[in-house]
Parts: sequence; C-alpha cells; structure tokens
Amino acid sequence: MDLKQLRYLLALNEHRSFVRGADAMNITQPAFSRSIQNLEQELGCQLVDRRQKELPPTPEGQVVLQHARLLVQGARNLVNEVTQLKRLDAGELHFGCGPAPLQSLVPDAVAAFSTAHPGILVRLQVDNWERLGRSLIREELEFAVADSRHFSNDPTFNIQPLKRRDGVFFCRAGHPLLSKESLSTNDLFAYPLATPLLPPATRKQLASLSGLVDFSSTVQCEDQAALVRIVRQTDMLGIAGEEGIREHLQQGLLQALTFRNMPSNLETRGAHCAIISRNGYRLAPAAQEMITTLLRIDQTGTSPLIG
DNA sequence: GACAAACTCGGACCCCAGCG
DNA sequence: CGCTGGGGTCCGAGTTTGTC
Repeated sequence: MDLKQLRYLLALNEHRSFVRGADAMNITQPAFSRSIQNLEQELGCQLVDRRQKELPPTPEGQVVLQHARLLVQGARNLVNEVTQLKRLDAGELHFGCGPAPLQSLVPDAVAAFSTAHPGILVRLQVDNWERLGRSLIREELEFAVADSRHFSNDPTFNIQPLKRRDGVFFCRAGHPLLSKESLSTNDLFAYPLATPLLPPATRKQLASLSGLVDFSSTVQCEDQAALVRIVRQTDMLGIAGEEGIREHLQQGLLQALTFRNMPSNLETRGAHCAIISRNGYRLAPAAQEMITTLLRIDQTGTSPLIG
C-alpha cells in the first residue's frame, strides 16, 4: 500500500467516477482502475460498490478513506514542516477564520505574512465555527481564528485569546434616530435589528432590556458586507465590529449609535476572537510565524504595511 | 426495442528503476 | 548488462444508461 493508491481512492470518492478520478490524478482510467484494484486486493476486500452508479464506498472503503485522509494530509504536513524548517520560503499554510476576524485582523496579517514570505502558499478557509472545528480535527487546517466561546469547553482545542473587540450599534446616514439628542435602549427596540448570529448570553441581555421573553434579530447574517448593505437601505439598526464598518463611518455613510443606559458588559459579536489550534499538536513553522504576525497586529491594532 | 454514449475492466505492450 | 516488477498507455470487449 502506498500514498499514491490512497490519493487515488480519495479522488475516486470525490469524483465518484473512474474516468473523472483518473483525470484529476492526471493518469489514464485503466491505470487508475488497476491501482484501486491492487489496493482492494492487498486489503482483501472491496472498497467501492461498483454495482451502484454513484460508486459509494463499502463499509471497509469508508474505514480506508478515513485513514487515507489522515495519512495523505499527514504526508503533506510532514513535507511542509521539513521544508519550512530549513527556511520559510516554500510550502503551504492552511488556516481558517470566522466572519468577524475577516474584517481586518486576518487580511492584514495575511498581507504582512505574504510580503515577508512570498514563497509560501497561503490557503484561507472562511467558514462557520462548526466547519472550522471539523477541519481542525481532520488536520486540514493548522489553526483557526474564530469566536472562542464555541471551543472553550472542548479539551481537543488550545485557545489563545486575542484582544477584545467590542461591537458597535450603527444605522444609515439620515436615520430618524440621529435627530434625537440622546438615545435610550427604548429607541433601540423601536427599530428592527440586523446582526450576526448573536450568542445566547447577548440575546438574554437584550431580552431583559426589551422586556421580552426571548430576543431575536429581524435579520441574521454572518456576512458583514451584506449586513452593511441591508442597514444602509433600511431603517434597521445593525451590530458589527467597529473595524468592519470604520470606512463607512469615516465616509459618513453609516453612523455609530450610543445608548445612554446600555449595559457596558453587553457582549457583541467579535468580542471573543481567539486563535484556536489542536491541543498536543506541534504547529508547522509557517503556522507559528503567521500566529506571531496575527498577535503582533492584534496588539498594535494596525497592519505593519499600513501603520 | 434499437442505438449511441459513457463507463469499467482486462490484455498486450512499453518504460524505468532496482538489483544481482 | 540483463532480469524483474511496478506502473504507465493503448485498445477493445462487455455493461449500463439515456434517448428516440
């Protein structure tokens, strides 16, 4: 058994066709087919159900696929790590981030990292926390920058907190609320809210402020750019990280809102960003360097390129 | 039902690295 | 240098599927 056979099996599983799998591996279909057969012969069992058009993996095939993913990824990591031990000028870095840190911290860090190490291919997976967690466990990502509250009770993960980033309430320019001299939380609840998915604790706080049993935003959207567009065209009030809407505030397209009786401990999205990695797993040199860059930018608040 | 297209598989053959 | 084995290509046969 060798890694090539396992790569072919993964390609077959992905493309569900011997022809397309062979194409993806840049070999002819008979060679591809024979390689799968050899693997089956070596393991003494069928790995693919050829009677079905979809070519699903057999139960044995599923087990082999599970190990194949880890072995192929492990081999890739090994090459990466050895290459990067010599010098940080080759190999790949795979990491992930949630929507909130994507607003400025992560792009700034990637820009600084890629300028310093142009030979390293950076692959960034932007996803929700569940999928990021799964990718971390499968060793597809070195680390992720995400909301730590989703990972804090899981011993699988190591959490390195980043600076607190409080969210702000905002509205469009010319919003009726802007004509008032002072705003209270009653004004906040007079308009629908557009927010990212709010943590239960925040919803609870908003519910108690509004006097409702449960609080739910009118629009929930993880894409901050979309959220801003929605707020700019309506009388809705939005919540977002200040960094993400800074340009709109500077251009006068959006206005930040302060409510005089708003509790100072209201937890808004983005406040608990952290670097999440696997416990007991040594990071590749490129990953360590990217984390150092992230922490540096997080502390100074500006990108070395810009600031 | 006939036909064409797509797919999988096996046989024949070639190339190349490793070994004695 | 010749043998051997692994992995590749080319070609054709058999099967399945979709279309008319």
